[in-house]
Amino acid sequence: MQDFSELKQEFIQDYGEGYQHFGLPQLMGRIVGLLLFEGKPLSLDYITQELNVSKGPVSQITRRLRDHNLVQRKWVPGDRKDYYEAAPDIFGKAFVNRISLMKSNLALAQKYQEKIKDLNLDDELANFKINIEDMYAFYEMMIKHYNNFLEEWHSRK
Amino acid sequence: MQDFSELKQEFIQDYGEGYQHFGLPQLMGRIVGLLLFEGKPLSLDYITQELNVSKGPVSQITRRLRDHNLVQRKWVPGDRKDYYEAAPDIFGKAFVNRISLMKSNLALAQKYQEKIKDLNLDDELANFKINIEDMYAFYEMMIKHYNNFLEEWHSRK
DNA sequence: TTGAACGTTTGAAAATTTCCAAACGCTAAC
DNA sequence: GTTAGCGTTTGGAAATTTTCAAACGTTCAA
Repeated sequence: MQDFSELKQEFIQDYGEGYQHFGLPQLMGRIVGLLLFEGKPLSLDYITQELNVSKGPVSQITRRLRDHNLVQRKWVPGDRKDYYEAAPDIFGKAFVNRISLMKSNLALAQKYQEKIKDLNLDDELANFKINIEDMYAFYEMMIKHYNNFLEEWHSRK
Repeated sequence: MQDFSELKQEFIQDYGEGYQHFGLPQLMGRIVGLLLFEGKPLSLDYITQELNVSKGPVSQITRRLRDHNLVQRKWVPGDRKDYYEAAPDIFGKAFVNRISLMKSNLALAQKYQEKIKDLNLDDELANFKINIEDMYAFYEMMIKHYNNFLEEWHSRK
């Protein structure tokens, strides 16, 4: 059995790498990982020293996380510092963000579907048309299922 | 109404940016976009000149795309060149890749669930335990819905 | 055996992203 | 007002990613 601090470091690192696999900054994942591990509001200074990074990046990334509703500020009475904690239902919130990405893919398909609707369909565009219709159908169905999932998730005990 | 070449360029650009939003190389998206637009096997040289990039990156990225089953080689008799085309059901294939990413998240939750199972649950780890259990439940349910979607997608007319 | 036509690999250049240190602005306490 | 304690912004440094040009290996034709 490993000790507390090792466990924390390992989790933070794993979580950071997980974020990287999604094309997001590793530091973003490490911050979220730290917040999930501690499970209580943390000051910017604490995060800074815990992750061995300077204030600048932490400030910028916590803002980005707040913009995406994954992290929120917590007022601590009698303390001028800002405290941050993981948003309630952070996984659901992250998923909502993903849905909007999918919606922009659907919108892309829709855009080109409309563009070629009026065009003369010679052989060249015929294949493109099929692919775009496929894409549209795919994302439409996908978003439907995403919403199903979200609904079930939010209605769990 | 815009002409054929403009439409192609715009689609390729949009598709490339779409890939970027997912944290993937823009060129990867532009290659996939070109393949979807043309809807027929294209040679490496053709892709190269069409996208204005040199052979190196195109060679590397088509390999990556083949590794992920999004693109496949097509044999053209009497021609020594390699031809590439979008894989059948490319959207479904891409989605399968995403499922395996989600599975690694589930595995992460599972890993830490097991690590802390035997540990003494003082107040510190209590919050972490809740978060990890939440994470596990979330990805478990998510993967179930993802598979539902894939099943419905594959069984569509 | 040579040469030509390919795709791949590789080392370095270019571009982008990440990160830091320091300056800055704001607020609260004195 | 001044000062101290914050978070944010910013210019540039560091690191990473992307891209290119060229060398390389392979295959096929002559």
